[in-house]
Amino acid sequence: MANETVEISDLGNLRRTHYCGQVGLSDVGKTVTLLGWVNRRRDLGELIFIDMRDRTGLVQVVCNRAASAEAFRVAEAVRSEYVLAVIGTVAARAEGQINRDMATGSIEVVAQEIRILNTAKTPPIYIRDEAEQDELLRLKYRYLDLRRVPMQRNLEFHHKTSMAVRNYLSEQGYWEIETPMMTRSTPEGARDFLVPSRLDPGKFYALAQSPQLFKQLLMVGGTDKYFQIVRCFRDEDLRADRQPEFTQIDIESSFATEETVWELVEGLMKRLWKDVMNQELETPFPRLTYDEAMSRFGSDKPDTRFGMEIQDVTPVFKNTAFGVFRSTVESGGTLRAICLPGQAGVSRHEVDALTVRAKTHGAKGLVTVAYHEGDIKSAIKKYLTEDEISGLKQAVGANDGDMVLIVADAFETAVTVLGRLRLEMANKLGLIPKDKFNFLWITKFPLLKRNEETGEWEAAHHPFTSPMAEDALTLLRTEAPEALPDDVKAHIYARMYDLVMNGVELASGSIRIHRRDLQEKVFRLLGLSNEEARNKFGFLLDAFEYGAPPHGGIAFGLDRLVMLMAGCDTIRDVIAFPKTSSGTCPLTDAPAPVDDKQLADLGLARIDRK
RNA sequence: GGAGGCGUGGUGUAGCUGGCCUAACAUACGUGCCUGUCACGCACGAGACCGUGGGUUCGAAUCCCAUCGCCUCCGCCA
Repeated sequence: MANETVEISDLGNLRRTHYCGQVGLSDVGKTVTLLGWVNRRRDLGELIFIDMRDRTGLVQVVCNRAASAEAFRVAEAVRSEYVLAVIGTVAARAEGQINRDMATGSIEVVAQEIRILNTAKTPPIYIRDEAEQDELLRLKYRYLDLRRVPMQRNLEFHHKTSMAVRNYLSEQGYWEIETPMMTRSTPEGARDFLVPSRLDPGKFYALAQSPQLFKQLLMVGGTDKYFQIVRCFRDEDLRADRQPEFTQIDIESSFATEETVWELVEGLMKRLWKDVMNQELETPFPRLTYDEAMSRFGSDKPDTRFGMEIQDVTPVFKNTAFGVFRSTVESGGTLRAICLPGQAGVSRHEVDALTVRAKTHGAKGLVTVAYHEGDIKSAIKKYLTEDEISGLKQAVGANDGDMVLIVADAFETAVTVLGRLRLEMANKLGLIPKDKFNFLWITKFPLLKRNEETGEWEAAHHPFTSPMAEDALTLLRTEAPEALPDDVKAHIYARMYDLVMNGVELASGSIRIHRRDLQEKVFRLLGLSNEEARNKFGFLLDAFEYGAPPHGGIAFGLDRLVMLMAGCDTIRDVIAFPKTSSGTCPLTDAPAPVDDKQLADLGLARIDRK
């Protein structure tokens, strides 16, 4: 409880001479002025210690009557989290009094004068402990949470990363240029946050999901090399690593090729790791095509910190007596497997649990084969020949004591199910080294992917991604791209690339389309008629007719990058004021209702949804 | 939209196979004592209608139903 009788002083013209964490042995004898918070107070009666904190750390202040009776009197009233100005002299601590766990533990500040600049109620969260706190409370009292050491560290990390990005890209000739946050809603992509127009009631701006179109127009505008650290907005459900507003490092360059973008980004990562993490990164990063990533890892963002790769075991079972395997292959499916090291001994119960996991991921079932003391344990043992048993063992590189998981299904399902089990099991078995940063490029994505719900073909990345050169030629020659058969559409590849680290998509980019004719063909491929395309993207198509240079770029999720660098489990820990997973802000209570007057000004009326 | 986990003094937890709970422990907080502490120590004290609503029961923190909030995952996120 704040003590109402405590006398609060003015800062006056006091200036800080030192930050708490930066007072050292070289300052002994000096008079210093410290400004900060009370981390902890230890009252020994006629001797009071105050650990004072600012964003640099802690320093011990000693108060006794001999040094200053007045300062001692004030120190008796001081409590945790009070804001203080302390004027004192730096003294070296006697040998037995040195605290080696404290950065400033070899000195202390003897208080000559203490001013209480403000009092504080007992905080609802522990500020000085690093222990986990209830996150809802942390968000409600974010201004207190931010005083904690880990949060200060994360914010500093975020700042240093932004600065390194700006310095590096500026040195490489990139200009930071701002683009509108309020723009027009575009049909593709995520749900938009809408902003009603007061001057033109009934019409809406959309908060930009990314500066994609504007940065392409900047290229047409001759700015050549552009970047921006920019807030983006997407109205979709949240996750530990997803917020409705988040920050991108957006980069675009004229006359870019894949190689020039990759080189730039590798240099950027090298710089970040050096400046922020103080580590050397090996470049260039490994590259993997999308198809290869899918078949080896069952994911377009593989975690390569550990093995357990997916193997094709279809050949092993080409003459199988097991009906499910046989019918799967006959209907065009495939048999894929991963090997769980040392898991042959797991219980029946755990095998059942694995099967349940496989089914929730979309598999029809899961076959396990445990290699145990020269024999095998498997529900399909009676169907297996000696050749199949040893062939499987060899194909997946299993040893005695290992357990093999097999999924029989269409390629896509088989590999994604195993890809997920691979991650889950590696996590569970502790096979993922936590100190590694494994970067890799995923390249040559399909241009289109089928929407499972509507059955329609959509852009895998966005509609402005250039197809590979040969596919572009084919498209330009095709009168009606929308009428191409599905198997042709599925095999059009894009000049697109993702930067992946430790199983997380860090950045995504592409070489863009810069010709009106090709862009129109791709729009039609996506089911947009020429008229619809003109209606929605006419300004872009027009721009392409006035000498648009070839161009391409990439965009990073900055918060996600900082999260990984700082070793955090959630993006919320590196954002000063994040939202909860239901999109609310417990601190400000946003979103909140508005007055009818405000709605009327905007030409809006409330309707009940139930 | 779906699945799972959690919700008990300021905070973190225990209790949750119903009665011993008039709710325990730690910490924080308040008061007092203490001149070398640094997670200071010691003593005393205040502080919770157990997320909310309903039900079962002689009796509910505990069992059931509903609901709200937070977290994680799936869907979704060009």
